[in-house]
Amino acid sequence: MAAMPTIALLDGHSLAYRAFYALPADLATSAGQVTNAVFGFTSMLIKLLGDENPEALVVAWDVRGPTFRSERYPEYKAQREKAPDLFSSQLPLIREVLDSLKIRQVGVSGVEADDVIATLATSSKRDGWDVVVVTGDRDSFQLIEPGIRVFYTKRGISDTVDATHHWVEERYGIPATSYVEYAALRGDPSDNLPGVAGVGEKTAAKLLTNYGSLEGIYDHLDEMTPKLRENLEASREQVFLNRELMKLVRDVELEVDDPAEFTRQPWDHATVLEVFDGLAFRTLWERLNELGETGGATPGAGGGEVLDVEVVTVTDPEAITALGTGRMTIEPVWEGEQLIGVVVAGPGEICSHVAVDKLDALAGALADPSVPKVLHDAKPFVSAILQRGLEFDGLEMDTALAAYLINPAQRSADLVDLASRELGLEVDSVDRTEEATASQGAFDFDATGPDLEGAARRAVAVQRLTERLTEQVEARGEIDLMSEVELPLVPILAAMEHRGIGADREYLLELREDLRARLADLESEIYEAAGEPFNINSTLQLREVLFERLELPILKKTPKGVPSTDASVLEQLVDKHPMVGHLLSYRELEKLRSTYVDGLLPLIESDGRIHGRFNQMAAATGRLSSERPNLQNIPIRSEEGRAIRRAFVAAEGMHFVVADYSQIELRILAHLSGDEGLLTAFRNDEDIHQATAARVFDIDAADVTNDQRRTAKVINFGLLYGMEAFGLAQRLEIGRDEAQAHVDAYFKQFPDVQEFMQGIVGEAKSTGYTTTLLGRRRYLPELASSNFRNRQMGERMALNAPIQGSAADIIKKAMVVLEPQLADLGAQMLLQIHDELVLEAPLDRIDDTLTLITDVMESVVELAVPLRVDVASGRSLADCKS
DNA sequence: TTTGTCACG
DNA sequence: ACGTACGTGACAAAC
Repeated sequence: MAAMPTIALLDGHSLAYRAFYALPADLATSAGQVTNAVFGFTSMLIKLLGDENPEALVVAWDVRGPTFRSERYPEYKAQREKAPDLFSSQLPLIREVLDSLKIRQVGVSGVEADDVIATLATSSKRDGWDVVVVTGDRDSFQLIEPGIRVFYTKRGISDTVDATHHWVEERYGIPATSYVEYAALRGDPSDNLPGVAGVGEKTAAKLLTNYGSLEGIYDHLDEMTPKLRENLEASREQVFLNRELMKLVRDVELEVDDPAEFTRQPWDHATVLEVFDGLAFRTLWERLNELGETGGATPGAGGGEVLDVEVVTVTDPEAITALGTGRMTIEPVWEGEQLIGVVVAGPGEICSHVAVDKLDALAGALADPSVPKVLHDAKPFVSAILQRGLEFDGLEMDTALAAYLINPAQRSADLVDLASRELGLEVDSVDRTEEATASQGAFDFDATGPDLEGAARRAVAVQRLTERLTEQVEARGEIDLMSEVELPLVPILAAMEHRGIGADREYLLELREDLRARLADLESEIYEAAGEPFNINSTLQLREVLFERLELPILKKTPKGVPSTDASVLEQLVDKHPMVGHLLSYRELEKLRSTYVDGLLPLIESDGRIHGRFNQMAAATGRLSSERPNLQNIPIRSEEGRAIRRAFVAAEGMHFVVADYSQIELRILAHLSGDEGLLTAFRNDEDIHQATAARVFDIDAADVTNDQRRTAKVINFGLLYGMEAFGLAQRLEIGRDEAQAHVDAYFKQFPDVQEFMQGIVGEAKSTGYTTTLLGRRRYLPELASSNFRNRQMGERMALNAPIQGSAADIIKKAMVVLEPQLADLGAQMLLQIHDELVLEAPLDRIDDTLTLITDVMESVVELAVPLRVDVASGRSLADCKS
């Protein structure tokens, strides 16, 4: 017999309420939103999904407004206090969680959730479904019959009962069908329905067993003891009323009543993560993922099919060469960070394995641009190839990169997730950490060797993913971006990482001593001012010193509500106490010491260079990011910080060449908005902040003061991020009204900018995503958030993403165009810092390089305004200023 | 692991 | 009434 599908019917309010009172109210997000009810509800939901794995699921909500019960009996639930705000404020969040999980929710005005559930339970059962009602309300026991169970949360969130008709008979001594009459006799204080005096559990059950129904009981009053009879008579009306009110309605008119309509849908990973992240539900997120990618809704849930692969180790050079004729889908085999071989997919499930020492035989194919290669996350492999002195070209597809383009919010796409989601295949993950090597070495030592079958399963998955993901990239209009920008960029970034950047170890060691001495001095000054030593790096201890001991005013609080000690606060307190100035210096120098001196030193490799990594799939906007170390945030703004730049030195016989786009984001804003004021300013090559000030303050450009220019600069940057008057006021330390006046004046002068900003948000709201110059998308589920704060955040992201993302498009494209032209000059790209490229070029080709890079960067795209590039060169990064 | 802070564009 | 400028990565402290 085929198992019947199961539908779960949840009473939203009842479960949320249980969770709310079961869990401590100190469960909150960093922003202070209490989440105990959301957490408990979600936890129960995940447990249900795991335990029952229902095919269909729906959550019913009470909808405000009078019900037939309150009309029939005004005292119904009259004593109930209004739910606390702390609870009500969480209901939208629960709805958001359910929305993200694609779980349907229903509510009918004038009808309680109970009744909706009763209706659905009845009709679902009739349609051949097994029904599970999930609630914290015992009234639902009346629905129990074979095929309908109630998951009842007794107390807390994990103490549940799986109430079947057997359970009800055992627990109450009556058939479930009599439950409503049993309850009518006992009454329900929580609904303000009194029961019969002197009738408790035992008597109620006995009466119903003996007489079958309320009518039966009242027909036989003469058989009862005088006291019981008197009590029953006194409550006669109330008892029948109770039954009427307690009896759930099973024929509510529903818009959707076909249980199949509530079949679970696969959810969007990124959207759910977004929501769970916002609620800080890390462990719940893990529990959810353990259920399997579609929440176990797909047949054979878990991770999917495990492919039966065959691995043939190829040793014969001729056979290897033959491998490289068609498209090669390559899965590298790693031992920690070390490449120890490759597995090439196909034909069918038969894969070829080539050990690393035989890789030279594939060198020709790997370097041949006409032999297309497909990998999942190609860059580490290309790096390894370069490390072996081989070349790589002809990257046709990178499935990780494709997944990133399809949805950049999910950062680097995990093959395990992708294979499961897109193909229903279960593959093992790759662990490239050092520990993996160590533990594997100890455990697998020679016994099993590298997991070639695992690699082969991944290779086949990548091969099959290629078509599906290519289709999706194409459908989004991102195929050109993929093949002309992102894919060609992969080997360029690998080469940049491989080349590294020269660092002066001796200089950094000297700097370390200098900083240590100065920090020690500051430290004693601070201890003296505080009266005793404490850990200055501990914000906890520092807070005590500043705000309790010295009683300085609290000007700002952290998201957790504790007094902030950040630089903006300290700057405002600097006149209040001499310690504060020392603190600011200490912070500055300590940052340099810990992050940039002690942080960089161990990363200088034996070639005297630092080989950071560029991450192509980290930023939601399309930017690159840099790690180990982050070479995109080397200090430059402060004089002290610039000392770090002296540590970065060009190789012997070379100099750095630095080229940065001037005001690229504002130029993009000018281009996208078409605002005449902005266009004119850029076309005339004006100082944009000065020109903005002239317009906002309605004066001649020549009369703009430093302060006015500074104000305009803050406005200009703020615009790109969706700043409001409040933020402007804060940053300029002016009043809100004044800030608002500036904003108003700006939009009056640049009306198309305002129109553009409104348009872009509107468009993002209707399509769900934003688009850049080259068609890069960013999905913004926040825009549909029921939470005002999240929605506003979404609007700012919608505003910024096309601008920041288009700038990323432009410089990435410039890198791709530039790369092949550098070889002739003997120059090489080293760093990309969002709007800036750092190259290294031979001393005798510096000028040629400067010319080339300017030409390429300025001409890579044609905007409504010119692109301008500033260049500089020098022996160290500190020398590169124009 | 999370929080606070701070470096950059 | 809320919270208030986008995007990153690294470090130290404290849980």
